[in-house]
Amino acid sequence: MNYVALLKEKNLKVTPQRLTIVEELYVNGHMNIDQLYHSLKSKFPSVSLATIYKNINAMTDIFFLSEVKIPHQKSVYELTKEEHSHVVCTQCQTIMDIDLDISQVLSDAKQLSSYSLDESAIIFNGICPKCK
Amino acid sequence: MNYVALLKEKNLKVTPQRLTIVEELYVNGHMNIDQLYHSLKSKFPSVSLATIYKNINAMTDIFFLSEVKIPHQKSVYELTKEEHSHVVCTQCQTIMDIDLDISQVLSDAKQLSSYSLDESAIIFNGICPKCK
DNA sequence: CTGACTGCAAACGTTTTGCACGGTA
DNA sequence: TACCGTGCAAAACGTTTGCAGTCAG
Repeated sequence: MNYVALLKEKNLKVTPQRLTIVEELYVNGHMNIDQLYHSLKSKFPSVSLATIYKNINAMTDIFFLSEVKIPHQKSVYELTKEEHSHVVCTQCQTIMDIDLDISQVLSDAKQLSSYSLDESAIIFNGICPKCK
Repeated sequence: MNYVALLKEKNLKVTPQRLTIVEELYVNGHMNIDQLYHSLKSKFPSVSLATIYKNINAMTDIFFLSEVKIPHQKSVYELTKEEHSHVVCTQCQTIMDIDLDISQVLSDAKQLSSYSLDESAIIFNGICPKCK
């Protein structure tokens, strides 16, 4: 796993707790603070919430992780990757990444607003196939 | 102002504080808790934060207000209207509503995800004309 | 060996709650 | 008059901070 190199590059030490957070997010895609805490707790019974927060903040500060603010729900975190959108199941909370071509809406938005836009946060709510 | 009728319809009494919150949001478009608090404070010096919260929650519960979760910023509230998108200036924090035609991205999203989607939350970050 | 990380406890900021009083309908 | 809403204070949460001990590099 080359996350190790990436962390070292940013002067973050590769501790078991930190590595596990990264692995959990790699496996699960998106997790909130509580889910991460309980996940780590099973591997490191004495882990503290403060450690979760400190790590999330440290890795978010270097843009290694990103926070996703979801309507009507707690924020989740993910490994930073190329810009993408999210769909959220309002029933089971499952979050999925999707790669949308947003060039059209983006240029519409620029024209309508006269803002120069860069970052976009696009989230759809709905029901996933399983919950239907 | 027919907000009065709308509130009564939902069994919410029209108090001066509550009405002022609605008016402030009508005038300013989007405000966070703190901005609302200080706004009301100038009109009702003894207003309490609890009153702001209770009112925001009550009016959000009946979908009269909506919370907008903005990346890297505090949430703001707005009067609920037809679905629309937001652009946010990362410099001066000005938020603007825009009406985007999202039918294309929406159908793309449905196809890519196999979710049945209804609600969308689309926020762009950038720099407004004044700040450029 | 040194600085960064962990875990604990305390501190902090934000939001909610309980209650007595006051105001809307 | 009967509730609902307000304001205050306290409580409950979620997040951050300080510190001593430990670990990665």
